[in-house]
Amino acid sequence: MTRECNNSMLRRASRMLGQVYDDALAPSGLRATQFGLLAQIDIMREPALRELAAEMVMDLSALGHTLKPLIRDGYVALVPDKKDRRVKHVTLTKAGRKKLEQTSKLWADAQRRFEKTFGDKRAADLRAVLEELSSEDFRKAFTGGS
Amino acid sequence: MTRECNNSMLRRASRMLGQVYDDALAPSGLRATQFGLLAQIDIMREPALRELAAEMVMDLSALGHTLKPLIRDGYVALVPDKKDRRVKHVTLTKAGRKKLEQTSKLWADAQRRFEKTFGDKRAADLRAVLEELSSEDFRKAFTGGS
DNA sequence: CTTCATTTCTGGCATATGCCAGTATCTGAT
DNA sequence: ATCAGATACTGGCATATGCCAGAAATGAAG
Repeated sequence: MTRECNNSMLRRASRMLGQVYDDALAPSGLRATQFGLLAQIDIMREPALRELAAEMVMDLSALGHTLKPLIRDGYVALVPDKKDRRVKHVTLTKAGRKKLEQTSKLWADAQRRFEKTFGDKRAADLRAVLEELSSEDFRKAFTGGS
Repeated sequence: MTRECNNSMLRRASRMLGQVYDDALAPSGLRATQFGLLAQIDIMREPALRELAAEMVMDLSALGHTLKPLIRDGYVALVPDKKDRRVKHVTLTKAGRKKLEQTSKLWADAQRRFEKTFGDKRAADLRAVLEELSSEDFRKAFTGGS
């Protein structure tokens, strides 16, 4: 049954890929998840916690927990919004940007090896499928599926 | 960068799918991961912890931790091997088998909705790709990739 | 301007995972 | 029989995630 379960298979592959990417990034001291978070923050430019969580398809509180180590290590900081005092924006510190840039080299290498092993086109196709599965549209179609 | 990262996209999709499958199984009180574990144990028939961990592509100690709640709730039990006293086998209790069978209905429904939303063939193809990514062969090709 | 619902975070608790350092066995070489 | 090295777990610590119950701030009514 497990091999027929889309969810179980996805998690299994996540564990595997997580391990190899983690190994690849190990010299940086960052986990693959942390690297992904820093990269996303960098792209979004001071997103509110809520916005970042939505983009990551992550629970807001889970995001908060996950950011703790990065804040503690000085890579990320939270800055309150000027207008709405409920909102906090996430930003990379100078150290965070530097760490992100350095780690990017390790990531690029892992990424290259992945594409070489799995195939460039197949990888791109896979990412497109995963993007689709991560979308709100998919959730709605699945949940509200008549 | 994040959308180009195979690992980040895989995790993102995992979070999404985890949420919808968890929701679907919620009435049973089991998480989708726990259900998957029970199903795998059922298939393997009293596997050693090490064997189960390998099949799940999971760290041995992580498996141990993950089993704790299931043991506590009486769905799973560990039985020492007769020959080799280092080895412990994992087995479903009667309650575990019953819970698995009941929950299977909820799982089948979620699975059906997934396939309807995503497409039967696409789902099967995706699972095949995920199986490939979870394989030791892939890890070797990636790691030792010249 | 109060009141109440809504929105955004924070904190506590629980599961999911992994790494590393033991501990108990087992095995093979001497 | 002995002892070094390999194996199979266990436990402690740390990150990854999620749910739920607050607390703080906003916004919409009246």
